[in-house]
Amino acid sequence: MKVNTIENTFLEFSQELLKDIAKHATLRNFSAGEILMRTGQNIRSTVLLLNGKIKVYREGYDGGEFLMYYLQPGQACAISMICAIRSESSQIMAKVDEDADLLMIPLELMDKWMLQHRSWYEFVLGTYRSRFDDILEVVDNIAFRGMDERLEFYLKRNYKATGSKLINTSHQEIANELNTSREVISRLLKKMEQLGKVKLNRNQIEYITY
Amino acid sequence: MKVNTIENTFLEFSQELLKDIAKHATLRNFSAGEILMRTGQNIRSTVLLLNGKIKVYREGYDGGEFLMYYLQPGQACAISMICAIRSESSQIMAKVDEDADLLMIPLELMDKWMLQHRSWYEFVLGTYRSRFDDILEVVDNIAFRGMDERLEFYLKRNYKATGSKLINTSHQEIANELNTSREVISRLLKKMEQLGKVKLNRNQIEYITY
DNA sequence: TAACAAATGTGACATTTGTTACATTTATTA
DNA sequence: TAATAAATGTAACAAATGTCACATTTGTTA
Repeated sequence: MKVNTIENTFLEFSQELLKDIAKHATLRNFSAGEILMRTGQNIRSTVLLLNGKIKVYREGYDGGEFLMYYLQPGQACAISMICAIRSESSQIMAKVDEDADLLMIPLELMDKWMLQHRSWYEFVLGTYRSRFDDILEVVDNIAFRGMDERLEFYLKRNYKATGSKLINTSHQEIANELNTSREVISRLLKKMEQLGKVKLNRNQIEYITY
Repeated sequence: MKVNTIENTFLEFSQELLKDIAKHATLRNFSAGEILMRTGQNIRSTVLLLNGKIKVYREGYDGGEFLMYYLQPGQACAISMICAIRSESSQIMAKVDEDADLLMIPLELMDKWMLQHRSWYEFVLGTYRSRFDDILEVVDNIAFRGMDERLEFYLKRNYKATGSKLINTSHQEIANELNTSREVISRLLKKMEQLGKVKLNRNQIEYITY
């Protein structure tokens, strides 16, 4: 399995910034399922993702996990940045979806680097922007679309993110992330299959595009 | 009617920053109904709100105006900031809800001031944080709650924002902002009235709290 | 005031989504 | 391989929301 380094993952970082990161950041490894951030928890460091996948979601009062977005290598958690700077608590949850290597950056540096490193400044603002867009898209989906379209969007997004048309999850898991029930997802997937939009197998959905 | 000044509205700004604003920003007046920002439009300046109220919303493909949040005096549009810095296009709409005085700040300064003025830097990050929270709350509402709860939240939010328990809007307008139909809102309001949660008059809803 | 427009009330019904209850299929493990 | 667990299929029904049609009320203006 490919393992990323800071250099080949955060291409936009300047040499000086990379040195600073090497000097001050801590590299930590987390296993799938571990929770990195919990609603209401105070945040003490910013997180850069080198390897693996992080799921960022909002927890409903019934324990539902409403998916906001996934973080991929080369990305950072915008919330952790904002919260870090102001040392406030998060309003979201972040869970390791695939074993992950994280660079943990103490919050004091986060703030300092904004002034010192142009490329860090750009990166932070770019991150805000991207996550903001992600969430706006989520709002769009749940505000304006029915479950059928949201499901299609979910599959499409997964395809874009992973590059693979095969999605290995159960209907139950998709239902959790869209905050609906398993039966609804099964029902809609069946319809999509009849329309030739997907092929269904146990724990696997093949998304079909032309 | 009270008219705000920069000094008494943006209390956290330093003297130097206030001077810089006075020197470089343009004060412009907009009338209710004018559209400040359009989906896809490029943004050339950051906007600080002195007086009035700005409605920030997402436009659905059917022309629906899904309310994200309102901007009040002393606030700024986070999107315009992020977009300004990177000179990108917005994904949202902003419309003047009540006649507004706006300070327009050219995007070059926006960026420059981040390094020069600590209070500007804090303000910008604080703005990101607040808007992010606003949107997260919106997601919560539409992801986890039914229309009845969302309506109550809408009324409560309005109460908090304006300080008045009287809301002067038609059912139709509320329906637009929650992306549903007028009948649904009328129906739910009627139920709330029977439960003693509101009093209904033409173009006016009195929100009752204890 | 009469006429009109805007806002609200309301019943009937369609559609979507959620729920319940099982049956069936597929993988895993004893 | 038999037993078990996990995943999926599906029907029937409940509940929420959306839609249509039209009546009624309230405010505005000729």
